This record gives sequence, structure tokens and C-alpha cells, in this order.
Amino acid sequence: MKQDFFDRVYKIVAKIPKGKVTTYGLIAESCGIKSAARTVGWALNGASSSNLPCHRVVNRFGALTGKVHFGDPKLMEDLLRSEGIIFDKDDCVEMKKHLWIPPKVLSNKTKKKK
DNA sequence: TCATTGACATTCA
DNA sequence: ATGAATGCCAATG
Repeated sequence: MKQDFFDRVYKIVAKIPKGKVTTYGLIAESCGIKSAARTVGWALNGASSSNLPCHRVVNRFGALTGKVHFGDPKLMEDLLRSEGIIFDKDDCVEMKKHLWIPPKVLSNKTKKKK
């Protein structure tokens, strides 16, 4: 099924540790496609009905771009705050402290030496 | 069926 | 440095 890509995204998102956040680009990269961050968003679009912690997925700015798709934007912030995520004045997550990078990406980067 | 959009990111001009 | 354009995959109009 075409959901193969979705399945990868789901696995990555499901692996996000509590109190951590990741970006669409990293997820896409961990899936093997670094430029398909948009598609990752689509996957999460369907994930909104799943048990996946899509609220831990943010854009590269650390902003909760998809908060509206949760049904309650402030709920997303509340969830992240409950997990120990810190927001700065720009409504962006403290990437420096909470950014989680999928191990697969680390290995891939190390190998490619880009 | 074809074209456009969509919770993004990267690169060229 | 800022702005516009492109790439990726899938879904919807």
C-alpha cells in the first residue's frame, strides 16, 4: 500500500521520547526522504486520529504549525508544557533543549559525511 | 484524469 | 541578506 511512507512516519513519531520534539524535516530524513517534509505533514494529518504524539512534531522553527489540526491549538501547547517542553516568547519550542533527532538520521549523516 | 494544495525544507537568484 | 522557486508524496477538487 502507498501507506508505506506513512508507516515510516508513524514509527518515527511514535519513537519520540516524552519531553522531546522533532521536526518534519528530520522525520522525512529518517524515512529516507529529506525533502519530503511536506508529505510528513500529510502523514500526521491522518495521524491526528491516531495515538501518535503529533504534538511533539514541529517545524524547523519549533513552532506548532499543525496545532489547528488538533482541534484545540492551546491544547497542543498544554500537552507539550505537561511533558516539560519549554516555549519561548515566540511560541516556539526550545529546540536547543528538546530537539530529538531520530538515531537513523544520525547514522545516515555520519555515513554520508555531508 | 489533470491540476492544485498541504501541519515543510532547501536552494537558487 | 532577502525573496522566489522547486522538491518530495499523497489526497482532494
